[in-house]
Amino acid sequence: MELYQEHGFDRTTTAGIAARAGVNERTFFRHFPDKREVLFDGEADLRAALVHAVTEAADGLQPLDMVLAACRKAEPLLERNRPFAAPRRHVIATTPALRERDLAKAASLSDALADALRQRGVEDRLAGLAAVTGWAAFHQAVQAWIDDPAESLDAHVLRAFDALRALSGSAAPAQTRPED
Amino acid sequence: MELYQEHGFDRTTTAGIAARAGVNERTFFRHFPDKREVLFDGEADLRAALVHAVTEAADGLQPLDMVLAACRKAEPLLERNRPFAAPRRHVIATTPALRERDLAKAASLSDALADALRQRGVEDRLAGLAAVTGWAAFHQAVQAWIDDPAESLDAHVLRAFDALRALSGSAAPAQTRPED
DNA sequence: GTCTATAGGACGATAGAC
DNA sequence: GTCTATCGTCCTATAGAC
Repeated sequence: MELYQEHGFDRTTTAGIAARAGVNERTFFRHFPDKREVLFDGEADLRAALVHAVTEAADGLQPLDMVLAACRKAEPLLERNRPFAAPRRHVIATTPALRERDLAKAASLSDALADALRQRGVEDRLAGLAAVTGWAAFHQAVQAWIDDPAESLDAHVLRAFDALRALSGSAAPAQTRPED
Repeated sequence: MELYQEHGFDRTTTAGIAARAGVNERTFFRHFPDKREVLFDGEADLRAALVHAVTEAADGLQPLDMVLAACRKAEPLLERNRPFAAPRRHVIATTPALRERDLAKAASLSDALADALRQRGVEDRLAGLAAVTGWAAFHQAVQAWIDDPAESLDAHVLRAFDALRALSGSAAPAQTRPED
């Protein structure tokens, strides 16, 4: 993170990282499959937590509410890494290669959520949409929470999911859709 | 595409592509910024078409319906590249590096959609959610259309957006949300 | 003896500088 | 179109832990 912030990601070499860490350049690649992965270490934990929460969600919940319930349990996990969240976000946002990796992580997490929903009996394609939209809302909430730490993550999450509901709630139902 | 299908993306070298095309290796990089970009040429056209369609969408439509209206106009564009769609999808799906690029393109397209919605007066965060969820539905529809060409893309699109509505339609409203 | 970690040489491929 | 920095893989060698 120090080097990425000092020179930017692209101008930081793996040799430089290894030197700063006092190890051989190839040792770096033993710990991380590539130069980007360094910034995505906690992702597996978050995924596991969310998937587990969906698995354990109360019976009878609608798909989106299962995702919501899972998201509401993520706060402690994110709280731990909070000091690094803002600079990390900044490097990712300003580096296309990192943005790509970030999106890939998001997609794989959302796929995992969808699978968890299917396990709970949610219909195939509905599960995919619920996972993607729920994740989008959660992501927006986390972003807002990083920018505005005054409010709890939970409050941000609830607001984002409300916006999600408003989105289709206000949309015209299928029978009266325009241009049909 | 020939080389990517024969040997897979990773085992295809830029030197090999250039040789097959009968040009110098550096010439390849004059036409494409990198090895992956070859497969994402049409993306700019699709983005322009969707953004334009949102800009021209009828007044008074809800955000998601603006996106829906835009998606319904994309069929001719996709029809042109249809012969390559299935093999292209296959290479992308089986190559992590290409999957990352694909997701990046999707994200940038969805960002463009969100901006277009904001131009039409949709509130900031609502625009972001509408774009992401609408795009997810469209993407699912295109996928289904590639796999099952019997039906029109339009039919697939309408079905996917209906699923989207069902998603939040069936979800418990905020006031009665469980665990509050 | 096996497991795990570091070191480091050699090298093919991508992509930037010029 | 030449030259080359850098990434990332393959390989073998060394050493501590259990």
